[in-house]
Amino acid sequence: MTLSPADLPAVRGALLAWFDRAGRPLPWRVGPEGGRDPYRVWVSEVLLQQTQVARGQVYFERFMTAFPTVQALADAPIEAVLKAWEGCGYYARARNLHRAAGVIVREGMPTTYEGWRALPGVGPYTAAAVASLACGEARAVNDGNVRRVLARLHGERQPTQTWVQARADELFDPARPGAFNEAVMDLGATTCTPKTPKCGECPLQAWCTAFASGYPAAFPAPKERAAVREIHAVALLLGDAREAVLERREGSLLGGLMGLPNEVVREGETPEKALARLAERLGASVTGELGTVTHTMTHRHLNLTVYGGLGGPPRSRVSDAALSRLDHKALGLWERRQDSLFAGA
DNA sequence: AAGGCGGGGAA
DNA sequence: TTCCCAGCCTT
Repeated sequence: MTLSPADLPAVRGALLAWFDRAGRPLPWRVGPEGGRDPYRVWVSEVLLQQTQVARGQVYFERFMTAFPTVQALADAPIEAVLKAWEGCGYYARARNLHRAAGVIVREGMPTTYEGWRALPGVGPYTAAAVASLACGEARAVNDGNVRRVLARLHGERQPTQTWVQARADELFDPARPGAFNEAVMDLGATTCTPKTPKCGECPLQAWCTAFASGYPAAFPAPKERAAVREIHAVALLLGDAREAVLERREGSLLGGLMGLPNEVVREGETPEKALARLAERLGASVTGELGTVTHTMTHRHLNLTVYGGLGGPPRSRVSDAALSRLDHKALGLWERRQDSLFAGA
């Protein structure tokens, strides 16, 4: 039983009626439908890239308090932007947001899909979302929610991006671009959930091929995922949990954040060798091992052994720096060291 | 087209 | 544990 083109108007109507009744009141949904505040919508969409709404909401409030306007964001130092983003992950988003704010201040707020798409950190999804929600442009978004809702509705186990976009476009309501996009995403996030969809509450149940199959959660099929690589590294804590030597991380991995000086233990190398290299680079001496912390980051599993030491470059205040969770764990070893000394006394 | 890029929630 | 999250950028 496949969905007929003749059913599309009824499905569209049921979806929008459900949204008008059960849509979520989110903090960036302010202003008229199709005419929302572009700055708030843009920030929220970037924040929500690969980040669940409940989590994104916390960072949204924090971010808007720190940078209430695009001018404030453009004027802020990148360190302050990363500090507001601390712990949220995918830090290139914060760096791009800051860069794009500079462009907007110089050239004005974009008013079209193409205009948004030209900004750093704004891809097809985000451009379509902001253009529809804030500019009223007729663009159907294509994200993880849309993919899952449409795969189930049509009973497609292996939906390609092209296929999803075509299905979204044909179901789209050009009369209510923003509402339609929010409706599909709300349905995917609250009802048509990945593991245990609440089909009993779904306004599209009557047309849903996956529901009819009896196994809605089997659509779409799980994606193949890359293996997690194991990485060993050593770090030096020169100072204490409050003030320590910190280095700015370069490159794509946690780029822009501060962290304890560290060296990766290379293939066929002993940790001692890597530690010696690290100490020499810093002009520091090692006093002892504080412990090991582990950190998993989707694609790699990091084992970081932390040592205490003396000397090295000037220390800086930890609370002023933007650190990854990994470095917060490493600094936590200092407190545990104090505890064990106290317990043994 | 494929792989890198954080961190956490849900089941 | 496994899978996924209002994806984007680089190769």
